[in-house]
Amino acid sequence: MEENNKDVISRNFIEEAIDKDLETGAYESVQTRFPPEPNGYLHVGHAKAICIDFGIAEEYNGVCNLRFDDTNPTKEDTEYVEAIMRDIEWLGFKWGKVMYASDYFEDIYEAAVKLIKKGKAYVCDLTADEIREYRGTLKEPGKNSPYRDRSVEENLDLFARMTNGEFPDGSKVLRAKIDMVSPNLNMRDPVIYRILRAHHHRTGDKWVVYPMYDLAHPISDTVEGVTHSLCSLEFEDHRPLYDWVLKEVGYEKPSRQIEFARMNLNYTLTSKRKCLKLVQDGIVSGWDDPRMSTLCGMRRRGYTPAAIRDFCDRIGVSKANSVIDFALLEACLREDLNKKAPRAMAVLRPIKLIIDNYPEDKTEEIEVEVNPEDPSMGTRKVEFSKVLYIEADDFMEDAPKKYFRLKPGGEVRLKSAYYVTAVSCEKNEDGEVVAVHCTYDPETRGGQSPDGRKVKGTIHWVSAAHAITAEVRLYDRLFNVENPSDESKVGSFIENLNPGSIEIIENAKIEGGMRNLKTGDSFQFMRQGYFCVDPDSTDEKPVFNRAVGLKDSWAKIKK
RNA sequence: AGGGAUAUCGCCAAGUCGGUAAGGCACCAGAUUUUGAUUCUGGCAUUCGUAGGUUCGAGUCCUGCUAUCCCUGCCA
Repeated sequence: MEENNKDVISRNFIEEAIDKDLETGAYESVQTRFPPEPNGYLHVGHAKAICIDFGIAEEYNGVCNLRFDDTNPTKEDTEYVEAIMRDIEWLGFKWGKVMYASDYFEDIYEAAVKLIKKGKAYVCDLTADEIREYRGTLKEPGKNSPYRDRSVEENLDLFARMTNGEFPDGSKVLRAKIDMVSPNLNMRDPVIYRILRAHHHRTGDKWVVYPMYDLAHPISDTVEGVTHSLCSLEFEDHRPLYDWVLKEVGYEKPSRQIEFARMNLNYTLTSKRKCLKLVQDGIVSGWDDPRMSTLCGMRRRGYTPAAIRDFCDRIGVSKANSVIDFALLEACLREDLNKKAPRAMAVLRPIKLIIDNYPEDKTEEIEVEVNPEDPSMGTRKVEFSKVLYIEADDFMEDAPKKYFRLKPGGEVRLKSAYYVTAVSCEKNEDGEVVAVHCTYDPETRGGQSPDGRKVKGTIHWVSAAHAITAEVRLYDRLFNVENPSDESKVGSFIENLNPGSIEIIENAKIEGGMRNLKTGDSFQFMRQGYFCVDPDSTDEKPVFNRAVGLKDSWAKIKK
C-alpha cells in the first residue's frame, strides 16, 4: 500500500507538460535528443541531462537520439565524439540514432534561403563590433542595421556568394530580421549564419558558411522528429527565437523546447575550460584521471553507472538553481556497492601481528563471505598464518576505555578467523608500533567462541606471507574545492590536486586472491578494510574502487 | 525601456480543484550486528523569501517588495 503511494508520487513538470501535449494531441508520441557539442568530455553535470533526455524517451516508449551539435568547426573534434559515445553507453543508455547537426546543413541552408525569400532574413555587412554597438544594451534598445532593408534579390545573391566563398571570413553574416528594440536581446536580429573557413570534422571543407546554434538547433530538432527538446535554463531566453524560426520556416509539427535547471555539485569542478587546463598542464593524467569529475574519471574511480543513475533520479528535476550535496552522490554509490560489490581485505597502513602460539609453518584457508549483504555471492578462501598484517589504527597501546579494537590484554576477533588477545608490542626508534604479539584461541576458528563469550571488536587482516603489496592512492572528494565557480580559487584548486590531499600509501597489503591488482590502481573502499571491486567493470584490470566518504560516526572515532 | 526565470527544513524536493506541510541526503537517539559499517526503529518545518489583502480556511488566489540566477559571442 505504502509502496503504491510512493510510485504514484508526482510527475515532474516536464512529464506534466508532455502528458498534456499527448492529451491535447499536439504530439502523438515522444522523441527526445541528447545534444552535446563534441568539444570536451562528459562530466557528472551531463549525467543529469542524459538521464532526463534518455529517461523521458524511455518512459514514453519513444526514442532518444544522440545528436552532436557540431556547428562550430573551430572547437570540435572526433576524439570527443568517441569519448561521449563510450560514456553514454557506459551509463547504460541506448540511443535511437547517432546524428550530427552537420547532417542537417542542407536543411538548415534551405531554411535560411526560405527566410530570405520571405523577407525574414538579410545579409549584413556590419563588423562584429558594429553589430554589437547596434544591438544596444540590456537597458537600451538597439537600432536597425543600414543593411536591413536590402531587397530579397540582393540578399539571395549575397548569401549565395557568401556560400560560394566570395567573401572573407567575418565580412558578412546572415541575420534574422526580427525586432531591434525587443527587450529580449536574442530577438534583436540575431546572426544565423557566419562565414568561417575551418575544417569541419565531418563535412571537411565543403562549407565556408556555418549556421549558428539558434538556427541549427530548432531545425535539427524538427527535421529529426524530436517532439520535446529538453535543455538547460540558460536557453529559456532563446525559446522565443527557437519558436520564431520554426514558425517562419513553416514546419507543421514544430518541436517544443522545455528547460530545466542544470546540476551543480558542491566540491566539484565541472567547468570545461578548467578541466581542459588541468589535462593540458599535466596536473592530472588525462580526462579519465580518477580525480576528474568526468564520467570516465568517475568510472575509473569506481563509481557505478547504477549509482550515478540513481543519483540523478533522486535529485529530481526542477527549475530552481541548486547545489546538490556531494554526500548524496556518495550515499548512492555506497548503497549500490554495498549490495553488489564483492569484498576483499586490505590493510592500508600495515603493522605486523604475530601470533605467538600459532605453529610456525602452518597455513590455513579461512572461508570468508564475498559479500556479507548477499550470501548468494558465495565465499572465498583466504590464507591465514602466524604472521599477519593489521591496520596500524587497529591497535592502541594506551587505549581509552571505549576503544573496541586491539589493545594489550584485550581480545578481538580477526574477521572470519580467530579471537586473539594482544600481549605486547615492538616499536621502532621513533617509538612507533611496528609489530604486535598476541595469542589466539584455537577454539574460536571461524570467529565464534564455543563458550559464547563476546568480543566487542572485529578487525581485518592479511597474511604476511601471502599478501600482495601495492601502491594505493586515497583521494579526497572528487575535487576538494570549496567553491569551484569562484574564479579566484582556481589556484588553490590546482594546489589541492597536488599530492597532499592525495594520500599515496606504497606498501598497502592486499588479500592474496587479488592477483590482478595493478600498482597505481585507484579503488573505492566502503568502510575500514574492505575493498569493493566494481562488479560492472569490464576492464582487464579490476577497478579498485574507492572513495566513498566514510560516515561521520566512523570518522569521529578514528580521531 | 530592460527582459526572462526561481524562492517550501543544513542540501535536494513533493505539494493537481485553496482544507490544515510527502520523501531522500545529512544529522540525533535507541535496538540488532563477525569490522563503531550495514540493517532496523524513533526524532528532525505550527511553517512555506517578505509585507499586506481576499477567504470560515492560503505554500497554494490577489497586490506590493526583496534576494538569487540567466541574457549585450560572427560559442553552444
